[in-house]
Amino acid sequence: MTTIKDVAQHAGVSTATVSRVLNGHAAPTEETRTRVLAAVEELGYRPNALARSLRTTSTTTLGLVISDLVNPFFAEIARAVEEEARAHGYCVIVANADESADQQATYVRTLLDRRVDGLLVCPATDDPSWIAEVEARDVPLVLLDRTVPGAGCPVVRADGAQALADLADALRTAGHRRVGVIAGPADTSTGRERLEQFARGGLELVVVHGDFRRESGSRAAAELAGLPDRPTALVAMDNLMGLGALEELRRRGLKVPADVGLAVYDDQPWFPLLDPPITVVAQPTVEMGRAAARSLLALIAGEQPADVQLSARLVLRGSCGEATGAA
Amino acid sequence: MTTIKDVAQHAGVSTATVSRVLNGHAAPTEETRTRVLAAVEELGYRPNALARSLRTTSTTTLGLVISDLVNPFFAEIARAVEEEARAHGYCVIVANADESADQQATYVRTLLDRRVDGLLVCPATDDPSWIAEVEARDVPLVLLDRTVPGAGCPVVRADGAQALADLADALRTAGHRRVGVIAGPADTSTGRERLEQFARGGLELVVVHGDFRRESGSRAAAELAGLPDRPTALVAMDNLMGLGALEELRRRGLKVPADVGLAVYDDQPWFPLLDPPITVVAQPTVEMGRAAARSLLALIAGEQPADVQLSARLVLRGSCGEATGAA
DNA sequence: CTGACCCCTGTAATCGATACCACGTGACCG
DNA sequence: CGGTCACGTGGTATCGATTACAGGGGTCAG
Repeated sequence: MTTIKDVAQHAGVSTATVSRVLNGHAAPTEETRTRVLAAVEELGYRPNALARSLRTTSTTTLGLVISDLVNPFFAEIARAVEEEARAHGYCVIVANADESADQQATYVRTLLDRRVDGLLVCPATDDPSWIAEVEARDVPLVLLDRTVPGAGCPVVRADGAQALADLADALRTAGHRRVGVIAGPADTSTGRERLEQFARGGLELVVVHGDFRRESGSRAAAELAGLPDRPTALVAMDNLMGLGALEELRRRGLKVPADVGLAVYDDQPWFPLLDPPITVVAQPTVEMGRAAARSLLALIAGEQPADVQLSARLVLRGSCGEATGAA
Repeated sequence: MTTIKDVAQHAGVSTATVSRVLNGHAAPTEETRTRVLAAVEELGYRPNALARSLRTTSTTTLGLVISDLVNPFFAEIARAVEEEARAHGYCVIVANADESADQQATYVRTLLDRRVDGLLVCPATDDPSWIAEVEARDVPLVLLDRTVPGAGCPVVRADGAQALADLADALRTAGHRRVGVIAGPADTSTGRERLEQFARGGLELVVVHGDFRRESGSRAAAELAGLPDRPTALVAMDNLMGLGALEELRRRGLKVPADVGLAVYDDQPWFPLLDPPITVVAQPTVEMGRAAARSLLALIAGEQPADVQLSARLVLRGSCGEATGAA
């Protein structure tokens, strides 16, 4: 590999001068500048980012720890984060925790070891122990989608309270009284909040907890559908559990909404294509990713970004048996 | 930050000894070993990966350049790559090229600058110019899903020839003679190959090229559906274009398969849930990701892994109007 | 009792960049 | 015409680790 030394030699200057030219520092003569740049060009020199980062203590890299990369919700967030970061000259390392707290902790540590300039985390569980480590190293941190108790850092998330209230209303209007909820894990903030907020709607609920993944949606749907007096509608609190539930209902030959109504938290492009189209609570996914990246960059810049709450909204489509909803 | 120097001081040994203990080198006394480890523990020391990598010229990191992260096909590949890499102690930096050759080149350069130990790329286009850069730096490279002309590195991909032949047969059996193809870009190997292989099926084809993304699927479907003598079936050569096509058909009120048949290359979990369920060519996505990671690790280890071709297979489900297909 | 050898440890060079400090030269001013 | 100042440049320490080499102390054999 060609190093800055080679370039310096080739251009007949010192390494310091090469560095200055490449970083636009001070003001080298126009003549030395072109000579250095010519040498860089000729040798195909590219600075070693590791060495540079070691010296400057900055990597222009953000770490993003995602709960589950195959969940399209998180994939879209990852994409948005990456786009926003790139627009600001930052690179993103995406780590996939697979909804495991252990793996998440491991990744956080790895990313800290690599000296990322900031960390964006969608916490897998409520366990806040890993946060101490991040704070001990003074690395800017922003929580995304989920929060953890006692987190002293900015949080970016969707507020589904209104949408879930609207959903409860819509279900009641459509004649449902007793609703099965396929809830998220009780040890995640989104798992709890969505359930609580929906519970305020005053419907009689039968709650089964899943883990935000497809199989758990199937299992929960099976459990609810097998109940002696089956709920007349199901609400899955995440798109993957919604998918699992749909698969299970299909296996059982239960028709939506004739046999059982269904609504899902978090919209996906294929929900409108089903027959009937699925009623959902749509989250501003892309905006969440962007906002989180912006908050983190602000934090890195020394500012104090406020928490961000973006509203989710109900999209009625027919899978709950609405007389004929709006939107 | 606490450095190796602090640990050495705290334990009353030299930095060399600390390093030896931490890397299992040579054989420090059991006593010094425990003393060093105690100091590490007490200070919460973690080695600086940048400094370590600078010295050892190894980062235990793989770079993965994906064409489009929101395409679930690639998201799943990314996940598989990451899992396999992690199992071998490697970390993965995922970069999203968004189907743009420019962005891909930029990312390849960035990853090389960060001295990844190996590079996994799903090429956005046929343009092979970036490969020279990788070779100049002697970084192991494996191509994934798509290949580029004259690439002198291992390639891992799915072979859909048989599945596409089967699909052509199935379509003919179902009475289709003239089929609209929503093909991938002509400047990608998968775009060309899938089209060629399907063309061998002997059906009369009307081809419109998309870009492997949702909107292009809609546009192409609109174009084909608007034709004076409309093809009796459509084949979308990628799941996102398939989604776009479905949306467009829905908008136009065209029923599948009564008005027009449909098949899609690359299965997704929600395809079976549609009415009718969509006939697809299923790719061994996870295996592709794993195999690619394994090939790259082998290359890094100095071996010469062979190209890998995994077979895709046809899954008949009914959206082509089959009398009643299998599977 | 002494020499050879081995094992453990410390000293210092090194990876490739950046940044502080000092120096030489030319311009400008008194 | 001499002194000051500013500007461009080079030398060198440094970031935090690894590692080659050297040295000190103990063991064992002659």
